Amino acid sequence: MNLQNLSTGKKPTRIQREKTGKILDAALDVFSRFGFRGATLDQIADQAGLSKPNLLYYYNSKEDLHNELLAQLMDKWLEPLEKIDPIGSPIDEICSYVCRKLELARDFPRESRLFANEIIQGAPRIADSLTGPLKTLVDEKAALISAWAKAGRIADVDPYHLIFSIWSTTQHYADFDTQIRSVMEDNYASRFEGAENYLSHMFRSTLAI
Amino acid sequence: MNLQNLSTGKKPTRIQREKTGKILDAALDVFSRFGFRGATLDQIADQAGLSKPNLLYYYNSKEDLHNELLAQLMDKWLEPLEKIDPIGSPIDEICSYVCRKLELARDFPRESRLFANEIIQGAPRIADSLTGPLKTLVDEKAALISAWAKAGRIADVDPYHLIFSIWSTTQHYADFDTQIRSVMEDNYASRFEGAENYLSHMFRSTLAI
DNA sequence: GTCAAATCTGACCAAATAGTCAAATAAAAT
DNA sequence: ATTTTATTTGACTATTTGGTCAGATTTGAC
Repeated sequence: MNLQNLSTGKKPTRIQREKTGKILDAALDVFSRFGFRGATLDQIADQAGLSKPNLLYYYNSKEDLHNELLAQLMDKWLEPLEKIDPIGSPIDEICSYVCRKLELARDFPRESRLFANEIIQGAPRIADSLTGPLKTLVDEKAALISAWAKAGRIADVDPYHLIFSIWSTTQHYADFDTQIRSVMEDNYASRFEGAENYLSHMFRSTLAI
Repeated sequence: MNLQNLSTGKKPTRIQREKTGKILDAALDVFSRFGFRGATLDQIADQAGLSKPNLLYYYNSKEDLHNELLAQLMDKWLEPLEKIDPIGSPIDEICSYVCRKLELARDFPRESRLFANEIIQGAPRIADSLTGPLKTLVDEKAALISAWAKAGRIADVDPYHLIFSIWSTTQHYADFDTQIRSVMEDNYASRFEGAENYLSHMFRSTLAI
């Protein structure tokens, strides 16, 4: 964003709050469906109900807009992992983490797909976040899980691959939703209920001593 | 493809075999990295070592080329699931399936990403394959797994969610490779070895009675 | 109501893009 | 060697795309 009043430290106006909200929502929709290069500013502007120059009044470039979305996303995406509590019961903590990730996939599928698109395409715009905050947090929680394993409180599994399996199985319900709808058909409506049951069983079995 | 000799039933020429091979390889590279709309014919032609009009001599349109890749892919992608043998030992059969999928992710990451891109973006070009051959095969194998569960030979898990968890955990190593490299760093080189160990443990635990 | 700041628009530009085509060149068949 | 067929190219078109800009319009503080 590059608005005069903001860059001089003033508060955003009512219109700025309304319009940037609509823009970000439309951008999330379009970027998450087509990826960065496949999305067009015309489409985003259309969906947000503005003209393209008006959109560019709020965000100076396509890349600016995309970066804003990714920046907002990263925090929300790391939060569930942060919440794993060293004090709690290991298996419950990890299963709660699975549930939180599954809720994210259910409630924020567009965000999940935006992230997936970015990673699949080589993460050119969030490489720093991956090697920085993400890696730091994962290393920390992996150490915790290893400690639990060493103390004999959960099975001795590789914590990194455990985390990958949690990420992949939960995000799958957002990112591959189209495929799931095609395959499940009848039971599609209850997919998240079914997923919670299945994943709960799977990770409890995996971690049981 | 729309070449005169082929459409009159003749054999492909040496040049046709060579050039279409190079084109498909380049197209796989570019489509898998940028998605359909993000990929450009110029980039594909460049990478294949031809001029764009020359590329369009072999494939009449961008969509033709993309469809050809998807068509070739679908068979290879379903094969591991087809191989699950009703006669074999249930847990071994399913674990072998996991291994085969993991090998696909390791040996054909571009194909995996092409597929992922297509699904994430709503599968507009393979919707028929999903509701047709894919669903048919999944239904068949899900019934087999249910039968095994009912016979008490594996744990009573939902076969669809089991299959989803196999797809997601294995493909993750191809589709999210960038993220895995960022997070694992030191152990990145042995990621598939580690994945095989971890996933073998996870699915054996999940299915154990 | 006035005025400055904020918001919006239409017309515009340069680059990129999918696709065409007539004509030139290379291969293969005779 | 000739002729037919396959292959390649450069020059081209129409459209889409990200982005600019001067000026018009609206908003909000006073």
